[in-house]
Order: sequence, then C-alpha cells, then structure tokens
Amino acid sequence: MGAQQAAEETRPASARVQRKRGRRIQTIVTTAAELFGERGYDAVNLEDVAERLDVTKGSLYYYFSSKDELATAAIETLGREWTARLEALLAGMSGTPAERLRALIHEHVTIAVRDHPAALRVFLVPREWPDAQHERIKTLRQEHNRLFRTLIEEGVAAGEFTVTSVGTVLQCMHAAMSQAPLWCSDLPEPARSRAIDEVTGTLMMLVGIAPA
Amino acid sequence: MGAQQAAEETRPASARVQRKRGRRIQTIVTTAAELFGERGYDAVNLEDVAERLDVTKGSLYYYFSSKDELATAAIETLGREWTARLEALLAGMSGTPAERLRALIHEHVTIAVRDHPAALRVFLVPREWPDAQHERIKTLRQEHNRLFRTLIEEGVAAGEFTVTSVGTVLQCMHAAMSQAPLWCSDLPEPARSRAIDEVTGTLMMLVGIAPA
Amino acid sequence: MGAQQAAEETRPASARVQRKRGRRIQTIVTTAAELFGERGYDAVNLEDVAERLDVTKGSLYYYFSSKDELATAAIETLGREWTARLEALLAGMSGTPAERLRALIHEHVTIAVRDHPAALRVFLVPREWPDAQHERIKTLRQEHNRLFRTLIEEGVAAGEFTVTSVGTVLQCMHAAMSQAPLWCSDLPEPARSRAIDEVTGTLMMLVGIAPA
Amino acid sequence: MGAQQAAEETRPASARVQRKRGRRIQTIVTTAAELFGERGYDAVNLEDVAERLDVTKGSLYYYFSSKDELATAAIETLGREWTARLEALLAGMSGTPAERLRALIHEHVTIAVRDHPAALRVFLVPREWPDAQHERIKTLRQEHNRLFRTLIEEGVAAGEFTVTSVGTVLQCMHAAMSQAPLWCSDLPEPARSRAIDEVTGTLMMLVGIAPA
DNA sequence: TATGAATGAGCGTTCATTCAT
DNA sequence: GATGAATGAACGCTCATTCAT
Repeated sequence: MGAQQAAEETRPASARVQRKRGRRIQTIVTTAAELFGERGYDAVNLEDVAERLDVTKGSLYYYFSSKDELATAAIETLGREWTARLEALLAGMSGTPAERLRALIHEHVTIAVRDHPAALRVFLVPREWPDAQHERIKTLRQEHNRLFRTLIEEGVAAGEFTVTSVGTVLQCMHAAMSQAPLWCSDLPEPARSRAIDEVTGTLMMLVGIAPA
Repeated sequence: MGAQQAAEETRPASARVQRKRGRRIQTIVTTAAELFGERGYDAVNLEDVAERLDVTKGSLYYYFSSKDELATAAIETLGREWTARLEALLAGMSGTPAERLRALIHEHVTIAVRDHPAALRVFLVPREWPDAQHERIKTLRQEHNRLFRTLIEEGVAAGEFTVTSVGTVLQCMHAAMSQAPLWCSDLPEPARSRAIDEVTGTLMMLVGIAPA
Repeated sequence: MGAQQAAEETRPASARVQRKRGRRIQTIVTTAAELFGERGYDAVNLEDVAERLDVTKGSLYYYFSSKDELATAAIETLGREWTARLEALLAGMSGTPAERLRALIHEHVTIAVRDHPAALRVFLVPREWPDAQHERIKTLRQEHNRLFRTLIEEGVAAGEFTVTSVGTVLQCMHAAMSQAPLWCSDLPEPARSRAIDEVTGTLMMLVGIAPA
Repeated sequence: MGAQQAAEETRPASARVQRKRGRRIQTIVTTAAELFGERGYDAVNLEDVAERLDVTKGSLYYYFSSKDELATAAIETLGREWTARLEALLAGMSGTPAERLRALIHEHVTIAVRDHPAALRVFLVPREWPDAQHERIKTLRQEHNRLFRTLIEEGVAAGEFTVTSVGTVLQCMHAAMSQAPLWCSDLPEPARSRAIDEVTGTLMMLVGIAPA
C-alpha cells in the first residue's frame, strides 16, 4: 500500500471506513456481551463468539488484541447501556422519591431478568474477571450506584425514607436485583412479571417503605 | 501369623488407617473448598489445589476420582458446616422472632465474611457449576433457607413481621448476605464488625423491623 | 465487494480450499493408518502421529475431534482401499474359480505383506479397538469376505472346490493371510515373493485344490 | 535381621518359605496371564491384577520388579502349560499321523477357545509386546511348533500328507488356530463344539486330508 | 479484511513405580 | 511380606494466540 493511498484513507474515505469498523466492533461486542453474560468469562471461548457472529476466530483478532480486551469492551457496553436506560427512565418521570425509586428498581430488575440474565456474572462476582476488568467493573458499578444513591439520599432528606446506612442499603439492593434472574428468568410470563413486582416491593422495604 | 493375631492387629490397624485417611480427605476437601470459593470451579486447577497441600496433582486422585467429585465434596462440607453452625446458634437461644432472626442473619454474615469469603461463588452463581453439583447446591441451599423461613413465618404469624412475600424476602436476604464478603471482608477489624452490624440492621428491614 | 464478485471469488476459493483440506486429511489419515497398523490403537499416541507429520499434536484436532475419530478414518481408508484393489483385480480377469481364487489370495497376501504389514492389527485383533471402531471393522471385513465367499461358493457349485464349511474356510483363510506379514515382510526380495506364492498354494488346499 | 538368623533361614526354614513364595508367584502369574490374555499388554494395569488377587499394587513389586517382568512370566507360564497339555495328549495316544494330527489340532483349538481366548493376543501379534517378551514368545512358539512339525513331517514321509511347504503350513495352521477364539468363544455350547470340529476338519485340508 | 491452519501451553486423568511403615 | 500413600511422566484434549495468504 502506497503512502499516498494511506494519506487518502486517513481523511475522507477513512471516515466511512471507520464508521463501518465501529459498527462491526459494536456487533462483536454485543454478541460477546451476551455470551459472557450467559456463561461467564472462563466458560466462553472465542470459537463460540466467532461462530455466533458467523466469522472465524482469527477475524476477532483484527478488532481485539485478546480475549481480555474483548471482555473489557463487552462489559463496558453492557454497563453503559444499562446506565443509559435507567437514566432515560428517570429523565422522563417526576414524582416523590419513593415513586421514582420504585420505578428505578423495577426497571433495573426487568432489564436484568428479561434482557441480561447474563449480567449477574459480571456485577455479582467481579473476582471472576481478570484484574484489567476488575477495576472497570468497579467504576461502572459506581456510576450505576450513583443513580440510586442520589434518589435514596433525596428521600432520606425529605424524611420519606428510613435507612440504616445508605451505602449498605445500596449494596444489599444491588445484590438482590442482580441475582433476581436466578429465580425469575425461567418463569413463564404472567408469573415472571409478578415476581419482578414482588422483588420491587420487597426492596422498597430497605428504605422503610411498607408494602402496599 | 495366627488368625487371632490377625484379628487383633489387622483390624485395629485398619481402623486407625481409616481414620487417618478420613482426616487426610478432610484436609484436602477443606483446601479445595477454599480455592473453589475464591476463584470458582473453572478457574481452579488441580495443580493449585495440590500445591497448596504440598503434594502432586496425581496424589489427589488417590482420594478423589475426578475434579467434579472433589468439588462435590467441597460443597457438601461447606454447606453442612454452615447449616450446622446456624442450627447450633438457634438451639442455644430464645427470644422474640425478631431477636432470633437478627442473631441468625448476623451469624450468617459473620461466617460468610470471616470464614468463607469463598462461598459466594458456590451459592450465588450456581450455574457456574457442573450439573452434578448444581442439584446438590440447590438442596443445600434449601436446607439452609429452611432455618430462615421458619423464623420469618413465625414472626409473620405473631404479627411482628411485615413481608411482601416470604419467598422473595428469603431470596433477597440470601443474595445480600452471600455477597457481603465482597465489600466487608477486606475491611480492617473494627470497621468490619460495624459493617456486619449494618448489613444485619438493613436486612431486618426486609421484614419490616425498623432500625434501632 | 459486490455480490457477484463474491460469488465468483469466495466460492471457487472455498472449493480449492476444500480440496486442499481433503488432501491434508488424506495425508494425516494415511500416516495414522500406518502407525495404528504397526503398533495397535493403545500403543499409538497422537504425539507420534503428529511427529511423523511434522506438526504438533494440537493440529490434528483441527481435522479430527478425537483419537477415536482419527482411528475410525484410518480404518475406513485402509479397508476401502484394500477392497477396491481386490475388486479391481477380479473385474479385470476371467478364468475358472480356482484361477481367480488363487489370484485373489495372492493379491491379498501381497498387499498385506508389501503395503500394509500394518493391517493385521486392525483385522486380526478387533477387540483391541474401541467399540466405535469395532463395529466398523466388522462391516469392512464382511464386505471384504464377500469377495472371497462368492468365489468359493461358485467353485463349490461347479464341483471344483471341496470344503468343510464355507464360513470356516473363510475365517481360516483370512487369519492366515492377515498374519502372513509376520513371517514374510522381513524377507529379502526373491525369498519374499516365493513365500507369498507358498502361502497362496497352501491356502488353496483349504478348498481342496492340491499343490501344483 | 541378624546374620545367624539369615543363616538359619537360607537352609531348612527357607525351603518351606521358598516353596510358599513359589506358590504365591504362581498364583500371581496365572492371574496375570488371564488378564493379559483377555485384554492385551497395554490395556491391563497392575491395579487390575492386584485387585483380582485381592492384594495391593505395591505387593506385586515384592515378587516382580516391573510390569514387563510380570508379563514375561505370564507368557512363559501360558506357553509351558499349553505345550505340556499337547505333549501329554500325544504321549497318551497312538494311530496314524493323520489321526494324531487331527487330535492335536482339535486339542489346540479347544484350549484356545475354552481356556485361553486370551492367548491370541500373545501369539498372534507379538509386536504388541515389549522387546524383552518378543524373543521369549518366539522361542515358546517354536517349541510349540515342533510338536506339529514332527507330526507333519512324519505324515509326509509316510506319503499320507501332501504339503506345499511344511513351514508355511505350520504358519497358516497356527494363525487360524490362534484366531479361532474370535469367532468360536462366544458361541453357546453345542454350536461351539461343532465349530471347533469344523476348524479341525478345515485345517486338516492343509496337509491334503479331505473332509470326512 | 478475513480465513484456514498451525502452535504451544495448560489441564484433567492414568498408571507404573517407589517407599516408609 | 504387605500396605497405603505418593510421585512424576505421559497422554488426550482444549483453546487463546499467531500468521501466511
């Protein structure tokens, strides 16, 4: 490849190419996220990822230099999307802190149970992951926690919530929400929604809101 | 060698040997339980287990016929001991359901945080384990749950507890208690005890008991 | 890349690749057949096969998913080729049943002694092989036997042959032909051909044809 | 152990002890011969041998310094016993060479089919065995062949037998007799005896004796 | 860009052999 | 003499990674 061609590529052509590359990467990352979520880091091999994408193993290395890097990207994507959905929910609603917290928990559990039964492997047992991911997971979780923390503190300040310790409530809440897929995901539909509602109601009690 | 001598010597020797073998097996199982707990089934290899025991990999096969069998034994031991400690606690105390539940939660979290930071891998993410263990884990967890369930139902019947659904409360409680090691185990001592107390107080809210 | 180009390029390339893969597999199977024949299933390890092919053990798994499968392919190849050669011989000749049987025996022994001293391990001691191969071997041997059986029955019907029992004659004949490499293969050339002739003449006596 | 005691043991006590040791060794060797015969050298492990003898693996090393040595002894025993039985048969009978050869073949096949379906592994595929055994097997087989050879040469000299080459007839005969267990051993009793008779009759044709 | 092929380190498992008691 | 325990080398197999094309 000549230098000139290279120069041509880094500008206009390259923009289209890079967008394409970006989309390709997203496809891969999303697929990887599904698999890592379903089975965990160790139990996923690149052959599986490649097969689900209908490419060969070797191709993955054109986009990611290692399994670790792919996993990092997958987690990143998972975390971002999740937080974005929760933020979107909050942005579009008003009401008392209790109403909003209830909606937030409900949404979180719904995402976990319906879309990412996967994710508990990521957020629940971070030690399963290589150190590189470990830190990133922590950060993502903090961003994620921020949404809940803000709301809870608001409710406490308003005298609406009663808590022992905000930090502890967050940890417990998160643990329960993340593990919910274990007992909810396999339920047939009417029962599954009911189960999600129950979890939501139960977790509201952590801030002192009695069941309806 | 006469038959009598044989009767006097061979059998008692065999009994001693038997006991020795039993102890050896316990040592191995305990070590294995630690490692499986720390890293999960996939990430533990028999070389690691052997090294920690200061023997070679092959020796493990003198006692266990496969990694699976070793894992099964490790889980079994872990589960039994845990349940036994909780049962012992309940057997030695009286008081209102709230007092007893508080003690039970406190003990569970203490065991998890201090003695088996390990165990969350086992009880929290059962899907990580081969099918053979999967069922056994379920059973152990049920026995374990029974202690909590009985107490909660008693409290509800006495009008002392308020719950959305006993089953859901159990699941959430268990999830939080099991994950507690993640944020408590590495704390220095006075803080750790305080953290355990906070978790206890927070989880009592799941049955409608307000913080002190 | 346009769809047409893809159609013109990807498929033909894939066809060439396919053929290349086929050739590679044949090379491996042939090499494996030699080794299995020389030493038997148990005594051959994949390291040996790989070394003779000048690749690493792991590479074999790109083509065969287990030692068993490789062995099956090796046996299949061996059996097919052998039967094909015998069929080709018969197709190209006429004459009395005795003449044709003599030629058939001679060819079989020649193949065994010169080309596959190997094969006795396969056809002589089927119990040495895993069950998967066991059945396949039986089938191959039956196809193989069919050629001899047809001819012998023809000779018997024509009153040219005298036998105790066709089945038993086939078994004895096969046993001797297969084991011939043991005492013939290491002979220097003029003696080896003579030995093969003697075996042929001797085995013709099993159908009542006296030596020349 | 004091020198005196040793001195005492090497004489009178030692005789009894040594006989005992000899009997013990015979038991082990016989058992090993069975197993090697059933499964072949590679597929037999010392654990199996020990278990069948109801001792531990380690004990075998008190009598044999390696698996190889045990195998050698097993083959030796097998071969000796076999030859002895054939010699005994011949010693106790008279008649024409044909009558005696027929009896000899019949006895050989009967032993093979009924008592040592085993043995084909030993005598049919000597290459399966370590070099140490290889030579010994050859020798045993020669002794064994001698019985047949003598008889055949006698029959030829008497004009009763017609052969292409005595050596070749012996090889073919041996091959067939040894492999007979493969198709006879699993037959139910009346059929098995008949099959043995058929093999005998068929093999007599190798020396020019027509079926009855 | 993408593929098919190959590599090599590592893992679970087996087994002949050794040895203290 | 015999046992229980341990060892270490080897084997079948997996998989992340590399690379020529």
